[in-house]
Amino acid sequence: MVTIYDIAQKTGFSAPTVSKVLNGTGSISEATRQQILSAAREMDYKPNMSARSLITKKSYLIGIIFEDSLMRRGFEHPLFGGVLNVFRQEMEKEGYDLIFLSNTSTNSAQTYLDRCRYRNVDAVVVINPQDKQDEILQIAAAGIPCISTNEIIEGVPLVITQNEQAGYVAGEHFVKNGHKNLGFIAGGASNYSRASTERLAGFRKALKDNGIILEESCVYRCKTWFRDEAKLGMKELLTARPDITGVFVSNDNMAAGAAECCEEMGLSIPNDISIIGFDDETLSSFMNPPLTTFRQDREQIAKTAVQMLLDMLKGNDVEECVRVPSVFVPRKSVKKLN
Amino acid sequence: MVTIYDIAQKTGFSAPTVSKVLNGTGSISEATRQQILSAAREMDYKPNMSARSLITKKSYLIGIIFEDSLMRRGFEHPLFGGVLNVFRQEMEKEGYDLIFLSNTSTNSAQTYLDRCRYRNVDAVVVINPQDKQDEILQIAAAGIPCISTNEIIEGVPLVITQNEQAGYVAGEHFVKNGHKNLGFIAGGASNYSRASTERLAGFRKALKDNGIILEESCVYRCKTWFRDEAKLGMKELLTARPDITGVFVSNDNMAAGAAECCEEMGLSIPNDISIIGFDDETLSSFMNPPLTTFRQDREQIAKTAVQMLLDMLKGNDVEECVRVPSVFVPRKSVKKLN
DNA sequence: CTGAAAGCGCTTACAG
DNA sequence: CTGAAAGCGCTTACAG
Repeated sequence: MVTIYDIAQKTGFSAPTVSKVLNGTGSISEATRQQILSAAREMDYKPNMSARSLITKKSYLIGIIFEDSLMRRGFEHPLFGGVLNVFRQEMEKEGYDLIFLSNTSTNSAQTYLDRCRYRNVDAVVVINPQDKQDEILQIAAAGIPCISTNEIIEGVPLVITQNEQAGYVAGEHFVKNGHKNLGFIAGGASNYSRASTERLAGFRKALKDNGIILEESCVYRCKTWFRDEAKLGMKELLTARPDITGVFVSNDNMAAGAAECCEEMGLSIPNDISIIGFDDETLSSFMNPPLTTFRQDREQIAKTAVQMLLDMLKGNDVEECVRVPSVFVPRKSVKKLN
Repeated sequence: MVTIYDIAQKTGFSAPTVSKVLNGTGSISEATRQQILSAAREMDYKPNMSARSLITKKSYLIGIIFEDSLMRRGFEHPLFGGVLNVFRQEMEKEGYDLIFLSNTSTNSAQTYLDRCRYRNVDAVVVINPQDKQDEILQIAAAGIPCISTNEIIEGVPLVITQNEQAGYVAGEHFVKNGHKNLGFIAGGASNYSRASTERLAGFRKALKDNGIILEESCVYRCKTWFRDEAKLGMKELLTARPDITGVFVSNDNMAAGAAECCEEMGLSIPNDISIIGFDDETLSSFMNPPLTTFRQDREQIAKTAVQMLLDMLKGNDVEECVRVPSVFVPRKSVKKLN
């Protein structure tokens, strides 16, 4: 391993001078600059980040909190895998590397903040919803820039889909197609989730604006985001309210569960029941019929998060919350009535 | 930030003694051990990895090479996203953290080896196929333990699916169901890929063992792993060989393309054409009819890779190549003839 | 069993 | 414009 001392020795300058040239700091004569630079190139010098980080307290490391205990889809989750991917690309362009913040540390219970300190990360991104909100607050409180791309955590800047607007569009779409008796199946995590709450609010508002009141008996709140629970929910909903003709389901995976329920009940989609999902998973276009759904804009979410985090890294204040529009993907799971 | 000097000062011992206690090295009296440990706990001491790494040359960091330029599925790839996820969990249990090795470094062209040195990684895992085999060889040549979970790189230990065996099972399945005229659509990357080669070899052998010769006109070799090219390939195959009744396609995504082709040609699956895919993507069970396919065992692949890497980290030799069986998932896309 | 000394590779005041 | 000195937080011989 070649160090700045090797370069100093070879060129006859001192280590600090070499350091300044390599970092572009201080004032250095052009001649020595060139000499040192070419020596560095020739010797194939590579900086040692540990040493640099030790003294500058800057690591060019972004800690990723990716803990998918609630959705259980890992990196394959249609939104979070995509967000992580784009986030990574954009951050690397800026010279930052991504490191996973471990939450399964064997050696004693370590908090996320402990891990941040251990690895000296410059900033943190929280990719998916999870239950350790208190630990994330610790990070923010410690002054480490931190951003969330989904979970709403008071005091942590957030980039998230315009859920309410999407809910409104879903409601409008049903109404436009002549549906009056509608249902809603919400996803959740131990309790009913925020994203679902927002989608429901928009949905309800769209109906209300069209003179339709969404009754409580038409809303089923799941405690998970799993297909099976949605299937069950659909059954309850349709049994309690056989008048329902269309249901907005909180994600495609759950919509698939709802569709399964319909099939078992001998109901045809969209002839008997219309369905709108959320997330535009790959499977959605393969469902029979292809599922009408919404696509969350992972690109935009990730890029916005990167910009904001970069801003925070510079010490600037950023907005508390940026909302990113989703894209409505109409397919064939909603029937036009009359 | 509390350092070992703070602990030394508080307890009256020296920094080296504190260090030894914290690391469990050297011989220390039980009394001082307890004193120092409790002081550390009380002061909420956290080691600084940069400092430790600088001197020990060990970072407890595993570099991930995840560069999905060929499949373009990012973390959502049914195999690689899953492998990374399990690999991460297992590695973290062992006290290692995962860091992405950047390949888009803005500041001058850096090789993966440069990035390894920069970040001081202890070992490297290559998750998906990519074209920078030479750079990966550099890593191995530099003595950094390195393992691949898919790409075959001479000299780099490999954990990979038993592709040939899977191909054999696919061939047998067709034959058992009375198929005699079979086709094969291979996936590839710029050139025809190794995984496909292996699957083809097994497929061909199964047919041969049953007295059937797979002619070259029944094999279509794609240059990508994309759906569209498979769709095109299916068209060519079926046009050139209208006698074909069953096709083995290199992945499910491509199988979906092949199915699309059939639909456009007015051919029904499985009545006119039977199809077997590979990967068991979520979409596969939603296809119409549900696709018969193979599931690669991400869990087993990742866990094996971790064990081997751990072994290499200890300085042990490991096997050159470990093959993991895949699971055959029969569904409804293969017709039983006569 | 414990500690004084040196050093990992680098950067930051500071002096000239 | 350049360099001597000090130090980041830690560990490793080595001596006692």
